[in-house]
Amino acid sequence: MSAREQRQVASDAGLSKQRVVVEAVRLADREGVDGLSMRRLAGALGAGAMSLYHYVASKEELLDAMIDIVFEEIELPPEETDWQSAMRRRAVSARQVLARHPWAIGLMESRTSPGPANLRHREAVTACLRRAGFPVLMATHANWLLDSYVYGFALQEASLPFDTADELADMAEDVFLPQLPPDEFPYLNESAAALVAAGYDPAEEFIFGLDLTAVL
Amino acid sequence: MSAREQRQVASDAGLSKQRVVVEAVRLADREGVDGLSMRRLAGALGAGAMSLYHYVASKEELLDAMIDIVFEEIELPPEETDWQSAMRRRAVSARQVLARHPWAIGLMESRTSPGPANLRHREAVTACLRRAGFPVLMATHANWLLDSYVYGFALQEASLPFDTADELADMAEDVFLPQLPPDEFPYLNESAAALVAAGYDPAEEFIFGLDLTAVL
DNA sequence: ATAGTATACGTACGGTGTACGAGCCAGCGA
DNA sequence: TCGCTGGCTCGTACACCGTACGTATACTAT
Repeated sequence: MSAREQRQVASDAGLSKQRVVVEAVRLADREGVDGLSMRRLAGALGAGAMSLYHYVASKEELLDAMIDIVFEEIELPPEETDWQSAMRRRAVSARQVLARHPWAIGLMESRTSPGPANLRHREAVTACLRRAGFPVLMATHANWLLDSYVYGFALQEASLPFDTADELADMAEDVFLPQLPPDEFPYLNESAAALVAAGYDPAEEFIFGLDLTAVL
Repeated sequence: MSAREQRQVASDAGLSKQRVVVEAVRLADREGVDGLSMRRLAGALGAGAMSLYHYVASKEELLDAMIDIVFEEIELPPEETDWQSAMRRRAVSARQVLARHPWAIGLMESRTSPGPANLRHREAVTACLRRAGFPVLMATHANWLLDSYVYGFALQEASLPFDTADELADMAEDVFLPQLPPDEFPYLNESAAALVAAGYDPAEEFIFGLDLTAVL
């Protein structure tokens, strides 16, 4: 049995850039971006650390490719509907995807050159707006505004220390409120109580803000 | 001359948590968050690496403290004006501060427990909205929406590979356009050209989107 | 003088990204 | 069939990272 066949037993297939990057995304989803090291990634692929460098020039490039995979998962604005619904759909999809890969939003700050999926995405969004009659500069304004909202929302969502309404209730009682003396933070106390009482659903919250964004 | 006095010659003052964190912010501003290591930070302070741990329990805590310093720099909503102007002022200030410390936005994703300045800030904003007559839940909605826009805008701004309109023009010609075949990306080409022609000012762009945010 | 505490740091350990070069092997021209 | 080449894999090594641990010094209170 050759060494290559042994590897295939261990990892189900030969390496490839695709496989490396996909596994990296999976690892980051599971353990966070700090838990993603070349050695651990190689281990997950049943390979030696240095083998990865045949498919990826550096860890930087790997991170870039991971981000581009995330963009690939976001739905493009559908062409068959009016532009408002199209923008909505892709915004909702973007939030879902970014919530699935919370590490991605934190990576974007440091990665300045967009990958191909990112470019395709931007092109599709701009096309949708332009075809709906937006003047060129107005289309870029709308793009900035919508992306700002989506990214910012995802960022806040990622930094929430709870995932469900129940967890929120628990943490509010055990962690937040003890930190918030009512005389110093009366309004935050009030808000926390109201939030716990009303329940909190990020998807709803997202739609609410989206509706208040005047472009749509 | 005592060891302490020698250190003071090298670094102008004894250590303190304040001094450590402030210098860390300065270092991150200058070299990016990846260039911030405990050893380099200690070097900048004229101290040994392990001395820092007397003022900071871990690098994580240092990063938390750095973010809180950033929040400290953001103007609180002024109390003497109407709530719209107050929200605007603090949003504009937040963008400026986050543009000054681009690393901060990328750190927020991973840091889940807000520091004291952050809390004070949120309290002040919520107070402003509540006193203006917002119902409790509406105030948190408005908070989410505005923060989303501000953070998302800052994130996009941080990931721009240029700082001035001139740099934009240069990079568009030398870097972007060659990457964007006009037949594949017609609308992005159009946008790039229009942007270069019109010039680009993030502060203006920010205000434009802020105006379209229906809460205000 | 003595004890205790606050401050500073040297050393060392296990981790990181990755440069370098050696090995393996399929495929191919002779 | 031989030998070579080029793609692929990986072991080793280096510089750097965060930080556990122990120690040295200076200052304060007794």
